[in-house]
Amino acid sequence: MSFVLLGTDGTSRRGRLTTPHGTVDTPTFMPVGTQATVKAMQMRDVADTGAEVVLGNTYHLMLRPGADRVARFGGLHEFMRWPKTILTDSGGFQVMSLSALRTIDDDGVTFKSHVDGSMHRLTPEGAVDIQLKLGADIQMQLDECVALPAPAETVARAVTLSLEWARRARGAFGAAAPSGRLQFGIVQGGTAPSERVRSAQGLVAIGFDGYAVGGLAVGEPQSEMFRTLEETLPALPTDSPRYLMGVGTPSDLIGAVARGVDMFDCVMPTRAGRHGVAYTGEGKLNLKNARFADDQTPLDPDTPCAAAQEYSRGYLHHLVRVGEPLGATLLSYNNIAYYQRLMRTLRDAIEAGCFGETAERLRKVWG
RNA sequence: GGGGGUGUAGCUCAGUUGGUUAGAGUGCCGGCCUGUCACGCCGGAGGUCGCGGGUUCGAGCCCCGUCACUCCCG
Repeated sequence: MSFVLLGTDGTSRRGRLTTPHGTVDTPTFMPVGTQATVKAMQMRDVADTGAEVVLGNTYHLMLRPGADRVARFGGLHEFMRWPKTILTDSGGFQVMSLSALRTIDDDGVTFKSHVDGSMHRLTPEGAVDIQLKLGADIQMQLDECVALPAPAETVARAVTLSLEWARRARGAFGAAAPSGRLQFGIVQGGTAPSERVRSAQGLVAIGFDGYAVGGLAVGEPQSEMFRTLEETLPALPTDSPRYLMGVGTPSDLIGAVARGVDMFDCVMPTRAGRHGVAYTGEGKLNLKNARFADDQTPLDPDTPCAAAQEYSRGYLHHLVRVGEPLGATLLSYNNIAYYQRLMRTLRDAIEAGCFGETAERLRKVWG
């Protein structure tokens, strides 16, 4: 069994996921390892934040450098020197959000590369193959994520199509994947409870190693996302990891963990870092603000990383203000470390049986 | 000393044949970022149009004077 549920506190869960490249304590947060700011850091610095798994982006990797070249390097772990677990997205979401020219049919999606304009095709089987070449420990099925709000029939069609693609992806994976590798299905359905349940039940019938909830945090209010989680998660097996894709803010993470989510990924810590924002124990700090110019105190003495402890806020303010790339790198470093610290706090609280009080305390800072 | 050019937001500059509340970029102040290969997006404050006079219903724009900077010639 790759996932062991170690305990629950109400609906929040504590578990351990085993992959070919290590074990992952859940609930966990996955920084985007193939992202520019993170690559400006040493991957061992990412490991020092406590991260046990990073996310790789299939859409970008397939366009450049290309899955075949990565494979020649021995896979993504060797290519980027990250010895721990890697989860790759299928690329479906990026095709929707980044590629202007795309046509979707029952068999897959055709899109135009934003890099050089070349045309590419992604099918459920092709996405499996690419992610196998990348050497992902955990790979995601190709799905169709619709932008919300959307008409009910559009959402329903995306659920039906994503379920069919899930079936095909599962078959292709089963035929080719080395043992130990994992594959997750993705629940769609917008904010319609019936569609979410239909999607979840369909995936469970196929049988995946884990289940993701996709298509949330796409502009709807947080309360609506939480409600959808409350309606969706009970339809998923308790002994499988549940992954909320693309989420979110510290407040989102606390609320989602409270509802039973085990895994997260988000650009928030790195993108915010690039834009001058630091996540700390006292909340979100915009280091661009003039009030930090003469601040000689560290960013956050309680976040265990060099960026948080060894540089003054005044220096970070300076780096951000003059556009020095080191500022983005250090703030991303701090933010990933803070996110890991937050998840560790939540895990410890679940284990100690005091998740409610801990979440309450954290919500005083994060809302 | 003579001739030319330029004076408009903190900075660099637009500003039509004279016509409502004088604009942009940058900087400054603040906000945003949710399955992203970065340096992005949004909002706000900020001007006695060098100064003085004149023409005109009306002047950043035309005329006179003056000051500053700048180039060329002696």
